[in-house]
Amino acid sequence: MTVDPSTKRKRGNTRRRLIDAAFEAYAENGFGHTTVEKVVDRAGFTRGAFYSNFESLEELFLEMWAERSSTILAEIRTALDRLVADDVVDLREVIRGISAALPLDPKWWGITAEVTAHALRTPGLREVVAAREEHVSEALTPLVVELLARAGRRIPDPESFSKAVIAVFDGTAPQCLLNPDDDQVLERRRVLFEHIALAYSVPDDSAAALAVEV
Amino acid sequence: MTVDPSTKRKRGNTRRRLIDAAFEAYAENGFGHTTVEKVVDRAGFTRGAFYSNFESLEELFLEMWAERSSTILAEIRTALDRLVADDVVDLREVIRGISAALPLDPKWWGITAEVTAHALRTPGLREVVAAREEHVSEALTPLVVELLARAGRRIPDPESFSKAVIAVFDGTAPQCLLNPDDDQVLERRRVLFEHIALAYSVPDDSAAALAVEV
DNA sequence: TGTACATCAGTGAACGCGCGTTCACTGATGTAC
DNA sequence: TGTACATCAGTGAACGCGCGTTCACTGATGTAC
Repeated sequence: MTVDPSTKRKRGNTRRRLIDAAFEAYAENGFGHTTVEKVVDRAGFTRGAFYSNFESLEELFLEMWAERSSTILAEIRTALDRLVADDVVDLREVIRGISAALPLDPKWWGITAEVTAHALRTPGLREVVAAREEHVSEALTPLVVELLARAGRRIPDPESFSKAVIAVFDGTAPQCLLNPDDDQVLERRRVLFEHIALAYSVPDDSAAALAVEV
Repeated sequence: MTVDPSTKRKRGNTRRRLIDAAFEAYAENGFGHTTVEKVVDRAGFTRGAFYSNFESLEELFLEMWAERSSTILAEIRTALDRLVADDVVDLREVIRGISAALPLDPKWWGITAEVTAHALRTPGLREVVAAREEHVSEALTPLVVELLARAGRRIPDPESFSKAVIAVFDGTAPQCLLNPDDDQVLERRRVLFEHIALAYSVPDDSAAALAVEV
């Protein structure tokens, strides 16, 4: 009878390769200068392969963006979970750990900046990107709350704190990436994270004990 | 003899109109989807007019970007100068004033984000954009120091504070712009500015008196 | 002031490349018996 | 297990539009006398 649509040829998962190639192509050429040919060349296909897998470059781009976004969020969660598992309780260490867990990747930053800029002039996309940002914030909130609790700090308004962390992350990223050899910029970023961690939290001696039993 | 090169036709300053049209065209179409035709159409010229004034779209873009950057910096300075002139001394009012002076314009934010992303993959441009960021930071530093001094706060490390303000500004901008109808986001931005103003400054009773005599 | 001439910003047609998109095909994979 | 057939992912050639770029021109502005 008919082939099960979920069956994939052994030759390779073409969508997979196209999505990976799209990430590299978009990182290298930017949102507007990425062409179908640049993507398929990189993936080792001809143009037709693209059209039998995607409707348009926009569709491929959005799929790539959504997937990478999930991957990166998962990596951050893993890094933060490790901090929890390692039972880090020193506040400075916790902040350093959170700061280190947030990736400073110029490729991804560029793609995010461009999709956001694009979303601001594309009504349907704006909500999608805003929802994604919200999702990231919600996913990270309990983890940073937990980490700071272990360092003896209680956060009265976790959502505001989470959004502040993301804002500082987003805002310091271009500073760090534009000055890749400047250690002072990285140091300032760490200090800024420390300041907001203190500003958005209050001492709570019971928090550490509470965190352990959770 | 020859015409003075600085003499401009009365018909209109074509460069001026092209630069203004470029701003709108880039804001509307994005970095990669802006074409010569879209720019000249908007300015009311034909393609040839563009080529007798610019070498390439890149040149026009960079000129527009540099000019707008200067204009916006001048506007921020004017707004902050007004705060100084109005002799605002309440800390919350000062922060509110600084926050309000930093423009939340989706058009300009998009252009800035895209030029930064482009700069990260274009070595020669990266230094230019980094230098521009540095220039903005240096220009704003004395003003925010002065404003906070009048509110009775001394800033031990003005450069770090200035960069933190810019980071918070850059990082909260997408949050605000992606959620244009959400007042809470704006409120959180203001609170974040307050927190870092406090975190980067110390009380200094002599500062107010000092500021008055300056 | 008027006339003849020079300049050159901007015009608009033309050229051609790059790229998006289509589609008849092919050959590898999978199914039927 | 082997053979004949069906499917369809990916090929690669072809088409044509959009756009970058060029350039001979024109007519408005400015200069000389």
